[in-house]
Amino acid sequence: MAKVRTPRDAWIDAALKALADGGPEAIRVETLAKGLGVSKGGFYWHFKGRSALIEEMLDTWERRAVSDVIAEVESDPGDPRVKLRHLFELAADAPAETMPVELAVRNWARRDKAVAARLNRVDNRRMDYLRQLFRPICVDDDDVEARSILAFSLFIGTYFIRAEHPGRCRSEVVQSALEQLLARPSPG
Amino acid sequence: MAKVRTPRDAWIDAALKALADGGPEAIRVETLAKGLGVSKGGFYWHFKGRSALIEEMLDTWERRAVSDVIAEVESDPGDPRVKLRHLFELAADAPAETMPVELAVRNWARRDKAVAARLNRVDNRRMDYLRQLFRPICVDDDDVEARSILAFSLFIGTYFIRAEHPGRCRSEVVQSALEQLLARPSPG
DNA sequence: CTCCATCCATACGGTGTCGTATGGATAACG
DNA sequence: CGTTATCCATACGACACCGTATGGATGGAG
Repeated sequence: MAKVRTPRDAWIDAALKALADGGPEAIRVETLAKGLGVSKGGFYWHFKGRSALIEEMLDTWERRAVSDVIAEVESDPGDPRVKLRHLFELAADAPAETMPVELAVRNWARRDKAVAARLNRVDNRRMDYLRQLFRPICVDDDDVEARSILAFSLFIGTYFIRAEHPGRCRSEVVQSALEQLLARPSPG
Repeated sequence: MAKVRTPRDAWIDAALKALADGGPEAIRVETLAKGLGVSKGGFYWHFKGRSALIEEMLDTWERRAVSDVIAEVESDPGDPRVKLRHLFELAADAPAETMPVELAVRNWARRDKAVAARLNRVDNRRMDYLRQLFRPICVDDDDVEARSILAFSLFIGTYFIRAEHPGRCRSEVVQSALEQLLARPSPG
């Protein structure tokens, strides 16, 4: 076995970086090669073509997207409220490259059916986890569903909404919003 | 004055459509021309180049983005709760082409400073309007800010989150979530 | 009918990209 | 040292796109 010089994973990571920085159209074989300091010669040895790279890239994204965070939160037991706060903390200081990739995928899914199917699977798993956490502190299933989608939306909105909050910073507002979602159900 | 055959606005509308369908990279002079059934000859008479078209396109987007909806909601007076429900109804059955443009801009803003600045202005105006509507039904300014960002996030999340809701449809869940945001402040 | 503003077709050069083909280069292994 | 698996450089043809240049075409104003 000869040593791998720039292995498959290097191309895939570079593709994820390009996706995060410039969207799917920015995933270009020759540009990636230049970024890796090689020519595209080796690329076509590893992959059948650009589409194959993109498929594999999405495979690895889908694999990483959910499992890690949920595992981390579930690692230490506690109140659902504690876990939900932990979840948002983890999201807040996640590795700087994970969110841009996710947001790019999320936008991409609007026009690509295959990407949409992947995101669907990921989002369903996340919603399931949110439901599981919210159920103990909700009055009924409608309440569970409403708070889950509100929490998920808050998480996404944080990155897609650009607005100032006079006298506050975004993270303070998000935290205060989360606390509202964790409040005891009001008698209504 | 000779009659205009394919005026500036035709190019700008085509650019908006392309943006909605395929992101900013899909705004291509020759493709737009083909879509309009002409060659690019006339394009360079109207515009200095591709960048000039994009600037003008963003100008018209920014102009249309806020004013119309707020004006519509404010046209008939009523309870803030009524207006907020009205706002979400309008968003739900907006012209099919407006949301994709908005979402594309929102994603674009993540990597383009100039686009980010435009979106910033738009989002600030929207948040101001939301604050104005929420203030009468909130206990304090933190509450106003939290509910406003939750409502805005819910609006955005509806389009970026792909998940099923067992036994429900998305619009039901959104409506129920909105009602939670409109509920009387809980004693906490 | 003529003129002129307005808009368009066509051709061109330049660039960036994909995918293919072909012949190396490099390192482990026997 | 020689073989082999692994990876890379280079050159090529094809295409899509940008922007420019140039010579029309079209239709209202006078």
